[in-house]
Amino acid sequence: MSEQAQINVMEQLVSLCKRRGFVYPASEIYGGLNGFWDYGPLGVLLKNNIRDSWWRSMVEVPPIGPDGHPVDMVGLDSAIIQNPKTWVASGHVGGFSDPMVDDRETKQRYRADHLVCAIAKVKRKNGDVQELGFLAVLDGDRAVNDFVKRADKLARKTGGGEIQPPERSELTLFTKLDPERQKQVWGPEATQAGTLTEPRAFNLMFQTYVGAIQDETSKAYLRPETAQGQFLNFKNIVDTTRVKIPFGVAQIGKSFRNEVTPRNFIFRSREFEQMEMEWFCHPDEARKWYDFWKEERMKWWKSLGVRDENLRFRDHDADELSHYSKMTVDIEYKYPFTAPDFGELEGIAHRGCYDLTQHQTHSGQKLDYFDQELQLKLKEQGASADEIKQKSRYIPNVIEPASGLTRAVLVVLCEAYRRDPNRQGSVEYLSIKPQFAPIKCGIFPLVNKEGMPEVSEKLYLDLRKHFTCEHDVKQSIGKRYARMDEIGTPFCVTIDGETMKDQTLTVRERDAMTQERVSLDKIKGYLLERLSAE
RNA sequence: GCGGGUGUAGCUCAGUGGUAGAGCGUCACGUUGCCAACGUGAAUGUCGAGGGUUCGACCCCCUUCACCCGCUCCA
Repeated sequence: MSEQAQINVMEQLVSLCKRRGFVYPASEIYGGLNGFWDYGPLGVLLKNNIRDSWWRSMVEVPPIGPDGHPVDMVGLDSAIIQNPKTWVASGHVGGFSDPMVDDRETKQRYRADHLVCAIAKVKRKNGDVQELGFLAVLDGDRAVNDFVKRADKLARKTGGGEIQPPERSELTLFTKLDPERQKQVWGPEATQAGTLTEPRAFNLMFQTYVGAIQDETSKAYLRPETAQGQFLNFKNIVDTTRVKIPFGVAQIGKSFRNEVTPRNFIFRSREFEQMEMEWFCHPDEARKWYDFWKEERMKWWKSLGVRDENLRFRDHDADELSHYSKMTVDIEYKYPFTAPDFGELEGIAHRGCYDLTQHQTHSGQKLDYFDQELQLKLKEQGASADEIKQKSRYIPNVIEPASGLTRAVLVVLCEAYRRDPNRQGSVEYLSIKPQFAPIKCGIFPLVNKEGMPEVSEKLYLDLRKHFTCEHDVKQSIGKRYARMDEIGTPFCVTIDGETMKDQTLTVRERDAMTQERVSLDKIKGYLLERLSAE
């Protein structure tokens, strides 16, 4: 498909989502709000179906581990607002709440308090000392060296000469300069002066205040990820449940990030829903479990009905790893807006012992784990008392598969969207896997008379107890089929003249539009079976 | 955050400095015999928002917001 056609797919999908009640712009009557979306009547059904599938595959029926037994997994629903120290320990505050400056020319972003400046002075060949301007370099041991190099480069362009190195103490923090001076500074890589913005607070966390008094001491944050909830409750879970290493804690919930540029429909929004699992294991086994979850997670995405060719793994390079991660792989999807490229879908990170260690340090609470099984094993192996004591108590490593529920909704919609101008009835339809379809079955009388609506309503009253159904007696049968196709309803059953004679009805399948006669007393079982098909 | 584009009915989109339009969709009634059938009728818009110019602005100007595209960002 051409790039243009790909873009159109997104436009058509967004339009369908609005028209049929999947996704609306949030607070639309007030002009909307950048980065926020509401899930409509069908959207919330779809989202819940995907959410339930994840929860079931993680918590209720977790996968079989390498030892042939189901892995140990528990669920959690932690608070969105936690003690703000949480985010200091996690590394989300600190580096990211400091003022930043952008270089408009080079597009580089610097921490304002990491830039040091001084006036570059050059002694020309004729002995004159000239000022070249305020130069900024990154602070550090090499700051003076860097400054001289930078000044020298500049001096050459303007006739050369000998740079007069500044004293270390002459280097002034960018943040200490008055705003007028800041405007005259040359950025570390800029080819002209005055391309740096004024320092701006740059923190992707939403802030709020707990309690009625709004001051520094009451400041709190909306969580930028659910994962910290698992770490905060690690001790609670170990103490109050019977889980043993290795085990996982799974959580689904909203997270908030004040993204610089929300973009691409619900792909990057400021309020979103995450599905994260923290797998706690012995450091020696972390790599094994990393590989295990990598495969398991890919299987789950495929179970949503996503085609193989639209999914792939991508290992992170060392230089793009997060501050906490030793190893990360992304599961990527070929979105219509990234195609032919792929875009991020889920990250599986080897976080080492970073998080628990951080929280242990900041909270002063012990967050290590006493491994009784390992202790016994070491004893059997004849290890020394010291070795046993030292080895059987450790801070677990963590493998984290983290995915976006709202992103999963987008993927299922992209994957299901079909447009076929030659199709009879609905040109557009959603080929959603039955398990995830918002409405499972449409129930219609062929015509709204001769006892048919009475029979269809009776059937509806029975079937709706088992799965989501819609009963519709109005308008032509073709129109009712088309409407169901457009929202991805996999089956429609129709009561016709024959039903009145022989108690059979037709079942119409969405994708192939084929029809089959099934007897009225078998229809429930028939549908339940086809709806649960893998 | 920077640059470009768009904004008119639920959706897709025409339109003119002088009282707002189409197709589709929605609803009602009639009709109906398996794929958006047909007939009749109906509802719906502060023309994204705010300000300005003008006798008069959906149209021209300014500001702002939202969406799309390209950079940037995405711990």
